[in-house]
Amino acid sequence: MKRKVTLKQIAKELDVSISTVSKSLRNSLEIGEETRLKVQAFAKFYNYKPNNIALSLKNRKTKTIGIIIPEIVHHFFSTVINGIEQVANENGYSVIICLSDDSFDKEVLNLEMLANGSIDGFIMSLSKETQLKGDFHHITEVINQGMPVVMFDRVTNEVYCDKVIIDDKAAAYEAVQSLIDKGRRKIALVTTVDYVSVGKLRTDGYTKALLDNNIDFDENLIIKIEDVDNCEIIIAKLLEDKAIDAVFAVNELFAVTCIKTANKLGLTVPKDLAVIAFTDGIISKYSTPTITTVSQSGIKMGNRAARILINRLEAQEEDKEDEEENYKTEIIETHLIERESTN
Amino acid sequence: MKRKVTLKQIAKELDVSISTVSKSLRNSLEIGEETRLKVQAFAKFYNYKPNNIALSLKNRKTKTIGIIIPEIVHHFFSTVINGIEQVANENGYSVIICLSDDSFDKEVLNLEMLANGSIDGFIMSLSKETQLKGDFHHITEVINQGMPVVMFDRVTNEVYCDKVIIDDKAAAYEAVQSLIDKGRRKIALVTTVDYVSVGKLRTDGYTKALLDNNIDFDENLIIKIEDVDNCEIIIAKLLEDKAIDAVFAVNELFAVTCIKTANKLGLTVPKDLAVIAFTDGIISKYSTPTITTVSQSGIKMGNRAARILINRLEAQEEDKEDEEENYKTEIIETHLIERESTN
DNA sequence: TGTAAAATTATAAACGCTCGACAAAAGCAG
DNA sequence: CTGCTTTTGTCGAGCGTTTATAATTTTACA
Repeated sequence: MKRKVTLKQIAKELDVSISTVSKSLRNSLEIGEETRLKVQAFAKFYNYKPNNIALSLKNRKTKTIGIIIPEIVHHFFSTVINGIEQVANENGYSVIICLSDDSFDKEVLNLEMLANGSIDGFIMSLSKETQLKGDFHHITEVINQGMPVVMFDRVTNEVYCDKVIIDDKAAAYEAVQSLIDKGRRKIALVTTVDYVSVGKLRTDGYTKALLDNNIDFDENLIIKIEDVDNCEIIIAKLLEDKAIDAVFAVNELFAVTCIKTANKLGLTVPKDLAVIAFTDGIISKYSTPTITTVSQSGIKMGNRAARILINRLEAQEEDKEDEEENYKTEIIETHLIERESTN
Repeated sequence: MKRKVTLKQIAKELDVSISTVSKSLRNSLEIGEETRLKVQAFAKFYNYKPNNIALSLKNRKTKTIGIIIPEIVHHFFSTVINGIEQVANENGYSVIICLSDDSFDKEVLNLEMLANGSIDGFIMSLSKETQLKGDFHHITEVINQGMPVVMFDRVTNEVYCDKVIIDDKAAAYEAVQSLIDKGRRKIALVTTVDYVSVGKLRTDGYTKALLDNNIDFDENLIIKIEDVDNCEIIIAKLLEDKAIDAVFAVNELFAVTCIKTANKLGLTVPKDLAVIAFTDGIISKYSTPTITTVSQSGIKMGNRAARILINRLEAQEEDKEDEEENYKTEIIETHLIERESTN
């Protein structure tokens, strides 16, 4: 077992100083050609690679991006990671990922752990608990320490930083409008609990679309689901009692559950019931019938978030303490992907 | 903006030496109580937290696990990550994730990048290209440098290290046997190209089950799919020409495509065609009909892999250069989850 | 041949932290 | 008051780099 070789070892072996070795490897002209080549050959032979940790300490930057998300077994979030990783990789950054499991405490812990030098900046999406609590001091704190943070999807406007989101309200509006255009009038909304920011916004879009079309807004047509696994009964109740002709679901799982429940009740999708869902996950494409969705491009979102963060990091580097800030919120465009569940 | 405070700053502020501060914070008895408390109070006030990078450099370990996987937008892999993260977190480790995109070169690059001090050990699953190429020198090299590697799922026995896998052959056997038990005789296999290790093993299990039951093995019933997106034609051909009564698919996507294709051809699942898939992903649970699967618990796999790696890291710590090795390969048990696609 | 200039290499500090070795001060016995 | 032990604190090396500065050697030219 040959352990990794260090500058020091090379120096000793070649009987020169450490700095000579260092400079030779960086091809400094300060070092005579003979020595330079000798050192380079030796280093190559022993497969010398500088130690990242030492470099990080010296340069005071790690070339690593910290990602904190609620969960990873989740099509949208993993897609965003994919998008982040692409851009990060292209720019020589690594990503270190922490999961909050939608817990406030874990989010805080992860944030603190990474903030102590492990990374150069954060990309994060808030945990449910954090959104419920409305406590963001852990985030403002790291920002105050000069660490850039980019939030995506589940954001809050109580924190000043760059953000990447989709226009949830407009997208929901568009989706509902498309249902109305197809002649549906009794449209239910199947959403999450209110404190999740995106859920709230999508509800707003839904409501607005109804009002703009002079359709009575009936609060009973909105159901808020806390736990996907036990929502069939509630959905069944909705379908049976309310004689609705369309469902707008804020995610795939809700949508597919609606379809299944409808089938059980003898309803045909899309004939009796049209269904649109948010999130362009994999289920929509493969369910029967396939589901019309509002696409949120996770890849694009990840790309943008990473781009913004890296730009800020590089800017920081140049004009040191310029501190212009001027945070921006980027909106990723969405579009409706028409599939079988709306005819 | 208050930058993070260091020992040095505290020392200067309090007019004591750096080591006094360091020792005070670690509650060393070498330092008198008065000073100790004073320093601790001051540090607390300024929210001092030791710099991870400096600690890593000093201790020559990072408390970070490197994960290299082919893709992340993939139910199984993200589940494994989840499993790894759980155990890692409980033991004070972070995870840094790199994606190989099934490319050999990216795998090598990622490996080299992380191996230079960024992490203490690897958990990885081979890229398709690596398996095709059969070149594993990049992996043996990091192992030789004393860095523990745990491979999972897509492994190779050309590398000596710990491994966590499922018994793909046995699991496939069991699945096919269950089809046979239900009276199906003409069972097709929808699989990937051969060089993916798990694909090969699952084929072996399929073949063996047929032979053990004296069912003629017909090579034409095996179709190898390279690209999920364009496989419908091939599958349609299989269903039309061969009059099969069951399909064993090596993943969900193949399975759900089979079902959809069958429906289009007027076949009913499970009546006319029984379907079993490998992988307990999310589609199987939500497709119509729901799909019987061979569950591979990604969580468990991740848990085990992390456990093994961490054990090795801690052992390494204790008896330094014991080098006993005795690598083990752990098998994660699978079981059949019966759903609607097999009656 | 002497010496300034140029070329080459070495020294040391710094990044932030830990820890063994050592020093200063204080306490105490003889 | 001397000498020894304790208590309390400081020094300095080291982890692996980079880089400014210092030191040395070569070269070149008067």
